[in-house]
Amino acid sequence: MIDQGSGTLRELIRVLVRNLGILEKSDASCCGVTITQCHAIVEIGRLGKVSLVDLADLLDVDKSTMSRTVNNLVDTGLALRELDTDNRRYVVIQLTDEGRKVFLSIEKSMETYYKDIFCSIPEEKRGQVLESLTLLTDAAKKNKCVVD
Amino acid sequence: MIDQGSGTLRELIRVLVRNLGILEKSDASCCGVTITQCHAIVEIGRLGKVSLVDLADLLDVDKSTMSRTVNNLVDTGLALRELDTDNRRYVVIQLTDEGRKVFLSIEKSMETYYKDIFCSIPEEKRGQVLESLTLLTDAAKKNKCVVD
DNA sequence: TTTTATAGTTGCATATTACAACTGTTGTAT
DNA sequence: ATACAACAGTTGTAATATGCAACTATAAAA
Repeated sequence: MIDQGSGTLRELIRVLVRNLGILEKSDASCCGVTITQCHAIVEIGRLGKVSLVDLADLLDVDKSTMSRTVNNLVDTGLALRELDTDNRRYVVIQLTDEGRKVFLSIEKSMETYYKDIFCSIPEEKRGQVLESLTLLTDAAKKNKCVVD
Repeated sequence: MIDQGSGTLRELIRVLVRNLGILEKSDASCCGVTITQCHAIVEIGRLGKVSLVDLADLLDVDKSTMSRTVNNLVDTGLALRELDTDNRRYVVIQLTDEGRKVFLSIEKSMETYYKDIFCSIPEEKRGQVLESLTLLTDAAKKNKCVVD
């Protein structure tokens, strides 16, 4: 039955997301930063330099929220905010040395965590799991949740 | 390479969780309730009756937070809070008729959404996707993220 | 019967968030 | 060339969410 399958899908995703949510909390609490800050650090760290609206778009928050989050990072010495000399409407946001340390620490623990997870999956199933996640993501992109 | 596989795994989950996060927002915004309230409604609706700490445990929030969230639901006429006559330390939380309507509306839109997703997955891959999510959840349960 | 454990609420402080109004900068059109 | 529109970013304001600690009340254990 399709119904049964989609119900199972929903439950599996529920449980998975809950687990990952908990992971997210413990992950952020490690380095003395909030979850929001943690996300921002990872994005900035990956990009090197980024503007405020781009960062806001990436994290799917309002630019005002982003502006304040960056404030926090700057105040705690983890990020740098400078005016873009080429286009003075923009700011250039990047990590400080201290911020890069936190970034690398987060990346490292995430890497270890996912490596452990990956190794816990039976070897012959690993390819299938990756393929399935891709299929799922593609399917999710095709369907927007319509609410009335 | 194992490294490459686990890196891919991490990215796939990142994207998937982001998509689902967006879904969650739009889902909650439909019925005039916040995301937190939405989660609470679904849990209460599924259980029928539930105590405050049980609900707090399920949603992984502090009991004080839960208490206030229930307050909101009671104030907006979606939930009922009564003293448990058997054990007067407990409260019995359940949905009102109005709350049940909202619950069913959420359930319905979620059901439709996941059915659509499920149908977007090639038929011969559906079983594999479900199995993979189970494998992934099991693997995630075995590994707690250790932070230093 | 006294002590301990548990369920729940409230005070307090803080974080997160969006919207709207604002400043300043760049690009466009007449 | 100048006026206007579009865009990046900040700040005021308000709502929501959140956890910790202190508190009350109830039940269980000693």
